Amino acid sequence: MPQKPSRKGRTIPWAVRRSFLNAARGVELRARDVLFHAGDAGDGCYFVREGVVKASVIAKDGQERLLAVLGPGSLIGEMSLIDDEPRSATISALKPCRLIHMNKAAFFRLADANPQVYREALKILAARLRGTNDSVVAQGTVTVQGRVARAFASLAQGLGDEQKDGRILIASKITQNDIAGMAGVARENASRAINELLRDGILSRAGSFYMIDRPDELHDMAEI
Amino acid sequence: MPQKPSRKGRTIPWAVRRSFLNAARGVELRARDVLFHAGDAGDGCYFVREGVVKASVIAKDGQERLLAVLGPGSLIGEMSLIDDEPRSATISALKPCRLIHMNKAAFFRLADANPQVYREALKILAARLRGTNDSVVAQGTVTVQGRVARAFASLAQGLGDEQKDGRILIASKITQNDIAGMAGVARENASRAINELLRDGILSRAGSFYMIDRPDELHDMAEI
DNA sequence: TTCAAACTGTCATACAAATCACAGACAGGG
DNA sequence: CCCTGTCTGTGATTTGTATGACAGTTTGAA
Repeated sequence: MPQKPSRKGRTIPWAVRRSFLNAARGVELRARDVLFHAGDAGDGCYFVREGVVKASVIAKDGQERLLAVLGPGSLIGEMSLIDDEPRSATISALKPCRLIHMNKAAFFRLADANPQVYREALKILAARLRGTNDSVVAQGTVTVQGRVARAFASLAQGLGDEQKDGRILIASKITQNDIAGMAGVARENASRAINELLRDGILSRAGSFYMIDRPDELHDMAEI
Repeated sequence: MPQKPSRKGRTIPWAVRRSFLNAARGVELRARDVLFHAGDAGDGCYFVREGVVKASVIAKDGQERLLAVLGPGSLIGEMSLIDDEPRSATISALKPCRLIHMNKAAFFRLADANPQVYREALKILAARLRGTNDSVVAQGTVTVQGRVARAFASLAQGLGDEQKDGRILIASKITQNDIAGMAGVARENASRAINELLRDGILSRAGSFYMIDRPDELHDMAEI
């Protein structure tokens, strides 16, 4: 049971989680597999049990914008479930994943029987909305350096692993391209900004993983 | 009853609307009055019956980012109602307004008794989320010209008045500063972009109101 | 182990947009 | 009516970021 509550916005509550386990079927993905593409029809949502996926969209000019990187505990694709519109992003696996799928009918049956589920669903959407609102504001005002900091902050939230000393380890292979895609900047500029962060001691790199050494300063830079 | 359904995302459904009328109290605003500030605590939400309000945030550098302009039929402040977090934006009246206020307890009482309300609330949030997601993507890729076009498109959706000939009248006084704030660009550049649109015949100005003459082209430019 | 492919760091250059600096138009209060 | 404050248009200049072009580095597949 319990399952210690993790950083705000990262995981869905235990009540909803347990319901999923009962009324759903499993899905497995290998690294690089695509769960669905933006524009697909889709009536179900997924819960990430294990692994890491990314949500991205391809702008008409071919550029990939990375919207989020999501680890265990995340809920995916709930919007199409709610409004029957097409998938708004492409979801693909960064590592092998185990997901749980729940279709629309099952979700609403569950929720109607237990309004708590509706409340939790509303909270999840509200949290996402606050996040994207912040993004909109940040993108308009903040510089490349800040946007890159923001990308790291959101990675940390999505799949960071807090150490005993307060530092946060991002234990997934993340490339400069990924960061650039999240920050909405050119890869070369992301490179410069990352080096700046490394030099300032806010960030460090261990192999191909990043470690956030000073989360507070990172947040300050991101102007969140 | 009926009330013809208007442009997608603009109004909330009749079922929810009627419930509001029963379980809520009225609020009046004069032009420029502030309903609440970003950061305020707030447990209730509002429904716009009459008038026009704007939702904005002030970035730490003092710049105002205009998130949306909302007319009759819009729901405001529902996020704090759901998650008890502070208001995420400042709401102020652009014209005299009549609003309806519903507090948290009343909302959940209503919704628990009638799950349809939860479903509609989810739809509203999902629609907002799709909108802000688009914004995030657009801001990363599109040029000033496109962002300004986007601002007009969203104004049209929020308070446009479709004419018989297909053109859309925005019957509120909108300044270049407002547009610049929505597009996230400097006022001077918004000015240039607007003139471009006027020159191309996509937009025209009648007094201090704008008329969108070619909505389709506007949408194309906005890359939505 | 070797080799190709992907990733990273850093140039120099080009360009879009912000900023600065006004002047003219307009509106609304006194 | 005038006169102040807000709104608009437009130039000249500066600045931040994207782009292109590579060389060095890592990774992982054969």
